[in-house]
Formats: sequence, C-alpha cells, structure tokens
Amino acid sequence: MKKVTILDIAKELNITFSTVARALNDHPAISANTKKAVREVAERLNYRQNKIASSLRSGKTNVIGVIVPSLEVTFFSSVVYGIEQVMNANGYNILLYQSNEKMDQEANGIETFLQSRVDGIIASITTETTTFSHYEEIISRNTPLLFFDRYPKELNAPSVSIDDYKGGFIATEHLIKQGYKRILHITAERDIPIFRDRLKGYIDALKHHGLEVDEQLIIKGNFSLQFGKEVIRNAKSAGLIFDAVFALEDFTAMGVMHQLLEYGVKIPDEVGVIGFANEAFGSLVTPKLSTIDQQTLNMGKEVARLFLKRIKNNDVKPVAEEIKLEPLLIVRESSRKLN
Amino acid sequence: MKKVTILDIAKELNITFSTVARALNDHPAISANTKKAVREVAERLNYRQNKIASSLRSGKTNVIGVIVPSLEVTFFSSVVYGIEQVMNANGYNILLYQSNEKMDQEANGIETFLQSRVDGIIASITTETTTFSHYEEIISRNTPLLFFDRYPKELNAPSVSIDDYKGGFIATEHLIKQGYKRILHITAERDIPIFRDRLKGYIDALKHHGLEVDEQLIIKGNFSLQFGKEVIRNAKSAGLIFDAVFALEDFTAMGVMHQLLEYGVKIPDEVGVIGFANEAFGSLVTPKLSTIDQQTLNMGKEVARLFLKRIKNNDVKPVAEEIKLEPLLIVRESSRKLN
DNA sequence: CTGAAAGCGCTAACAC
DNA sequence: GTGTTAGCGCTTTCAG
Repeated sequence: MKKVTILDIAKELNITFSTVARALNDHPAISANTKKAVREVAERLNYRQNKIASSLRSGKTNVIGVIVPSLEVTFFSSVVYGIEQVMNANGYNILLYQSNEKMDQEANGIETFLQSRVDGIIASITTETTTFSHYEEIISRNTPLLFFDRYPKELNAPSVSIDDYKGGFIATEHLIKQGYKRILHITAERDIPIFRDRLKGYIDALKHHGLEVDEQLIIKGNFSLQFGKEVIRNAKSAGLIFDAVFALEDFTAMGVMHQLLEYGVKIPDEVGVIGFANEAFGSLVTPKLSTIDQQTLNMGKEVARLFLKRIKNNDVKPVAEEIKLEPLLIVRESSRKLN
Repeated sequence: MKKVTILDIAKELNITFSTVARALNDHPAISANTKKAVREVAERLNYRQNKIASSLRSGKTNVIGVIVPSLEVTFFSSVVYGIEQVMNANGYNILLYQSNEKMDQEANGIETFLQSRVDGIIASITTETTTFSHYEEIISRNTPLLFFDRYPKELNAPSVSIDDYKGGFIATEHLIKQGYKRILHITAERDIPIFRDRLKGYIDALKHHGLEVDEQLIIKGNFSLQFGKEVIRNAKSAGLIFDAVFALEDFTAMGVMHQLLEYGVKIPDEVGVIGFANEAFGSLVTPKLSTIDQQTLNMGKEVARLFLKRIKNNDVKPVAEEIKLEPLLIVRESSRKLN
C-alpha cells in the first residue's frame, strides 16, 4: 500500500498540489467547488495528512510535553487526565514522560521534548530536583514552560498549585471548631515547600484561635502508612497527650487511624483525625477519613487553560503567574465530633 | 537565539553537513577524531537534533501512540506507567490519548496517531466499541497494533491481558476451600468478555468442587459500590441464603462489605467476601479486602516488551498472539475463615 | 573516510 | 482563485 500525498490528489484533479494543500486546510481563497472535489478525492484515496512534514515546515507541532514523577501516583495521573482532556479539545496532543523522581531522567525527558520541538512543556518537578539548568534551557529557547503542584520558585515560570498554607489552616481550624485542643501534626522531615506551607497553616490556625503551639506536637518524619502508625506508638509510649491528628497526607493519616483503633481509641470521640489529598480510599474506610481535597482534575485543566491563554496572547516572556487553587475541606466521620 | 543546525557545525569545522550528521549518529565510517570534534562543536553551539526533520526523512518517529479510556481509572494509569517505563528505556516516547469510553474519540485518537506517523499503537478499547474499522485502518497501514486488557477478538491482533477465567476460578475455589458453601456472585449486566470469563470461572470452580450452581446466586447489574450495597439489601429482603460473596470488582465488593457490616453480619466468620482488581484501598479498609491482583504494572511492561519484540523481528503481519498473565490471589481478612 | 546531491511531504510567500 | 517556487533539517544513496 503506497503512501498517498497531496501530489497524488493534485494529479487526479489536474491541479497543483499547493491548491490541494490550501483546500485541505480550508484556505479562504479556494473555491467551494475545488475544496469539495479535493476532499472527495482525498477521502477516496484514503489520504491522511503527514503531521511530521507539516510540523517541519511550519515550525509548530501541536504537541506539548508533559513530564511528571510517576503515573502510579493517583495525584499525577489525575492531573494528566485533566491536562489531556482540555489540550486535546484544543487540538494539542500530549507527549508523556515520567521522571520517576530522578533528576537525570527529568533532564532526559526535557531533552527529548526539546528535540521533538514540542510547542510547550508542562511539568511537576521531582523531589530531588535541586538545579534547574534543564528548565532554564526550555525558557531560553522560548518554549512555553508551565508547572503544576511542585514548582521551583527560583524559576519565574507560571504555575498552578493548591494553596497549601490555606489547606493546613482550614484543616486545623476545622479540628479546633470541633472542640479538639491538642492537635498533633505530622509533617515531612525534608524541607519541601508544600509540606512547610501546610505546617505554617497549622501553626497560624492554632495561634489565630488562641491555642498554644506545642513543639512536641509537631512530629517530623517520612510520610507513609507505616510512619503514621509509628507516630501513634511513640506518642503512646512517651505519654504524649493529644486529642486530634492532622497528618500531612492521607496514607499517614490512615496509619494513624489503624494504630489508634488497634489501641481501642474511639475516633472521632476521643481522637479526631484529618488527612490531606483526598485519596480514593478515604470514603471507603471505617471511620471515613476527613481530608483536604486538592482539586486534582481542576489543577490539570487549569494548567492547560493557562497554557492556552499564554499561547494565544503570545506571552513568551517568563512571568511568575502563580495560580492558587482553593483547598476544599472534606469533613467525614474521622473528625466530626459535633453535629 | 537562532536555531543551530548541522550546517552550522559543518561550517565551523570546514566539513560537510553530511559528515556532521554521520558523526552525530555515530556512523562507523567516521574517524574518531572527526566525531570528537563534531561533538565538541555541537556541545558548544548548544546544538539539538531536530527529530521532526529526522522523522520526516527516515520515516521513523520513535513515538508510539497509547490510547486508553481514561487515566482517572487507576488500572489504566498503572498500565500506562509500565508501558512508558519500558518504552522509554528503549528509546521510544509515548503520545497519549484518552478515549473517555467514547468510540468517536477513540477513532479521533487513532486518526491523530496515524497522521503523526507513530511507529506503533497500543490500545485498550472502550466499552462501547462495536465496530473496528478504525483499528483495521491501522493494520492496513502496516502500523504495529497491540492491545491490553480490553481487546477485540475479531481483530486478530496481539494482546496482553489477564486470564479472567482463571481469576474467577481461583477466587471461587479459595472461598470453597475456606468452607463457604453458598457463594453469591455479582457480575455485569452487559455481556463484557472479561466479566463473562470471571463468571465462567466461578461456575466451573463450583462444579469442580461438587457444589451446586444456583442461578439465584448469580446477580447481574451495574458494578459500583452502590450496587454492591443494593445486592445485599435485596438478598436480605428476599431471604436469600448465602455465606460468601465474590464480586466482579473491588468497589462492588466494598459496597457488599459496607452493607453487611451495617446489618451486623460478621466478616469473614458469617460471610466471606472477595473482590477483583486489587484496588489500593483493599488493604486499608476493615476488614481488609481479599481480591485478585491483575498485575497491572506487569501488563504494561509486557505489552511494551511484546511490541519491541515484534518490531525487532519485523512481525508486521497481524497475528493473534495472546499473552495471558496469571491472576494473583490476594487473601486478606475478608475471606480468611480458617487459619 | 568524506563529499555531493536528492528528497521526505508539506507550508507560505510571491506571482499572475 | 490558482500556480510557482523555495525551503524546513535531516537521512541516505552514490561517488570517489
């Protein structure tokens, strides 16, 4: 089966291939008749435009590179879901790359994107990304670069993320309003902006409501279900007194719940628990886990829209346009003491 | 910043651009010295190969199109994760498309892939895909086409999926071996191959172990948490007697558990429950949900490997090479009556 | 080991 | 309204 090009169509109709090209692209200066004839022949010959050739000539690929740490993490796959949806509806395709939280893979991905001449790049950086020359390269090539969720402040690029400070604040405030007074907060060992912001929100909410900030109640470590359990075990053996837990993310909160239940502690009557991220399991466990929703789908759609807006306005200059999405408080059983 | 091409490098070194091209591609007939010099200049000028031009000329894009119903579904994002990993390690990039379970979007995606001249397509069809001309088009263009999980038997294309029959069989057999005798099975209303196979496995396991197949115990409907609850409610009001439930997938099983617990039924002592799919929440709920693991990550890696193998052997002819992965029985608390 | 030359399939500026 | 022409940046014969 030989490949059919616009030349084949042209021959068939005894016109030049440039007329065919114009007809196919719905150029205004082509008569309706010609367009119709061209379309018919194209259909009959089973013609299919070669985007490669078109891209090479026009300098536009209609492809945007999306690089995320891993699709195994629901958060990222959900955002990519949103990005693909709106990009696709606007004629763009997604070239996908996973960095697996490795900076060198991240750099490779960007290199590939650049070689593929993508029309833009949307990224969320790895936890180990400390230098940004690979990202600067994108900017210096005038390729639009946007971030979501995990973005480097030193880069001056547009981004969409959730307001983690506010998330930490409302989670804590909710617990306070439910009557809890000694709220334990589990945060990350490493100084990662999003977790630091949640911590700040926690502290400010306490202060705002006239509660003491007790350093003993701020536990640092790796986040995981296992660590959540560990925290509760250690708290028990240390005789630490608390009546609520705000964990930096849901799996840790889950570990907390598991261990509390194992100790026979009543949730939410004796201890209230709230997580962060609104993982799918939260509404399925017993008691149902309260949490903060990060609007993942929305985040994807928002970056995509921001990208399209900047393309349209031809905003190539890097501006730190930071869009902050509202964190949503999801109150379920684990923290509802009052009615 | 003007774009630098192999011509710029050639001028710099007073050689022809074709020598540069060869040097860059590590052509054996180029002296080590020349290669070194070329690489240095390329580096200095910040040269970056233009894959578009290369693809146009060579007819190879090193891109493969992956089309799935939706990344929102953990199963698919997990498989895509696996595909991207091994494809990437082998020099391929992924062009991603979501059909959103719509056949026309699926057709659009394939159209785009074909226009983009991808080197291959990996797909999992929508639930509403009933005609296959868009897929036949791929085959007639000699573009390698592989499926995973949801594949059309009428198409004669290689596929990787799980052995659903066996999954249904071992799930049921496990319940039988735990001493359950009247096992209720929830299956799909619509005649979808994977669910039909699980049902067949269920029936055969009962027969194999000398248990009666009671049509009353086979409930058809839409799968969802809600439907799981409904089934139990209806069973109760109808006075249906059963001592175990095998649900076609985990969310439905979860609904079953919720409703049973609400009725004060003890799991697994009075009623055993097993799901299918090994969703993330299964190990987090109480009691922990037994299930069948579908080896999602492995499935992704396997299709990718199968693709690479066929490319290497230049197997363009469509052969129905069906790889069936082993379903894995995950016994957790919800079905462990014996020790 | 390197050079010359053709051309992949399309877009777009310039003619008429 | 349509034709002419010149590339986009590379790969790949064919020479030598």
